[in-house]
Amino acid sequence: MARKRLRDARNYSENVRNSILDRRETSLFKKAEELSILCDIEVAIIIFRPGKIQPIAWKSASLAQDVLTRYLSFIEFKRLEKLVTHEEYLQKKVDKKEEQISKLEKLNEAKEMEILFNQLVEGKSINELDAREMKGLLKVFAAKMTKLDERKKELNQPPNPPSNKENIILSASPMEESFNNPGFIDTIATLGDGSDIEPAPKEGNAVNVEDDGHYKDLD
Amino acid sequence: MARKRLRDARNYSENVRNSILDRRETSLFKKAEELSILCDIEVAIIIFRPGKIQPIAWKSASLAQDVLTRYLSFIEFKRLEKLVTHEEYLQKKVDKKEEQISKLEKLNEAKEMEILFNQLVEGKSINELDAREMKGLLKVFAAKMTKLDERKKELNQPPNPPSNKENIILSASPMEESFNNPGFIDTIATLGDGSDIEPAPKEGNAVNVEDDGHYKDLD
DNA sequence: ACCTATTTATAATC
DNA sequence: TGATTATAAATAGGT
Repeated sequence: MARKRLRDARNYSENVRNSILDRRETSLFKKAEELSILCDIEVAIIIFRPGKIQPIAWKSASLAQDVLTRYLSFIEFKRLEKLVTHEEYLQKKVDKKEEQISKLEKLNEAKEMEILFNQLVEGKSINELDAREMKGLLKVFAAKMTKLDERKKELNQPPNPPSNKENIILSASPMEESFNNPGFIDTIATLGDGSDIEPAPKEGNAVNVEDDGHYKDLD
Repeated sequence: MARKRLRDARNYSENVRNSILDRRETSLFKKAEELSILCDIEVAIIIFRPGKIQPIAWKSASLAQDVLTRYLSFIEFKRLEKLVTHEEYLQKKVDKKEEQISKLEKLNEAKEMEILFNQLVEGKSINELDAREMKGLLKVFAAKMTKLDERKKELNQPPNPPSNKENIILSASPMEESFNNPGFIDTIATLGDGSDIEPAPKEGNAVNVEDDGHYKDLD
């Protein structure tokens, strides 16, 4: 702007410093006014001089305050918006965790039923089970039967006789008679209360397997 | 600044307008930064562009907010200060009014006593008065006596005999005997309870007139 | 985005 | 203070 690029007012005496400040302040305000008029925008400038309590407000205290109030309320709005966003983020996290827990619980249930199944085929009485365990077992049965059915089909393609481990255990267990009794499945099915999350059985058979009836001629 | 003194950006298309705005904004901020560093002051600039919700805050949202918050709290401080001043102004008004009322009350009291006095000299019995009325009357007596005393002095200067209206009324009233009886004043004086705002009588005479004794030889 | 003529801002000096 | 002046910076208008 002049014979030197810049002049550090901090090195000067109070008076010189103030006169420099005044001049530059004036031109800053002039530029701000040009800007606000020629570009049709709203501008507010606040200046705090060190040591002085009273701030300088451009273009006037009331106009400046108007702009500032709007600005601060905008900031507050943004802050709240961010809070909501963060809240949503946390909720999503919670939802994910709950989903994980749900999956784990189902897994645990399946494991438990697997264990029960093993106990049954090794001699545990059917009378020692409650409704929940019965239902779980039905699922395990269905799954095992589906597997066995597939295995049987596979084995029927080549004329080699089936002799895998599962088959041997199943036929050697005390469960065999119950399993072969057609009334057994129906008995278990009537234990349900109807309000379960599992879909209601499509037919009187009560076992929710995709392909029904095949296990009857399994052996 | 350039080949024309100023350029009105409002006449240009959106793009040109924005580029002009950007350039001038940049230089405004540059000037502000120079100012704040070289003169060691705090500056905040807020710009609202028309149509845009998001304001521009210089030098940063947080720094600007800091300055703005301080500014607004300063304004609030000033507002409160003004309120206090106004409160003081109102209090002064109230004080003035109260003073006026007090004066009027005293005036009323004096009037009342004057009336009482007139009733007395026209035949009202002394026994019908209470302590307050007695005190008030004492003042009226004193004032009247002072006046009469002065009148007498005036009249004694020239040897013409006194014959003004007041004198005639006073001597023609039934109060005459009481007034001339030296024990009367003492009787009234003993009615006071001592907690009155009037100063205690300097002597046993109990009448607070500046010059005492003169009235005894008034007639 | 860059260039240049011109205006504006301002440091130094009186 | 205020005025002057030399020079730096900003910028309008064009490319």
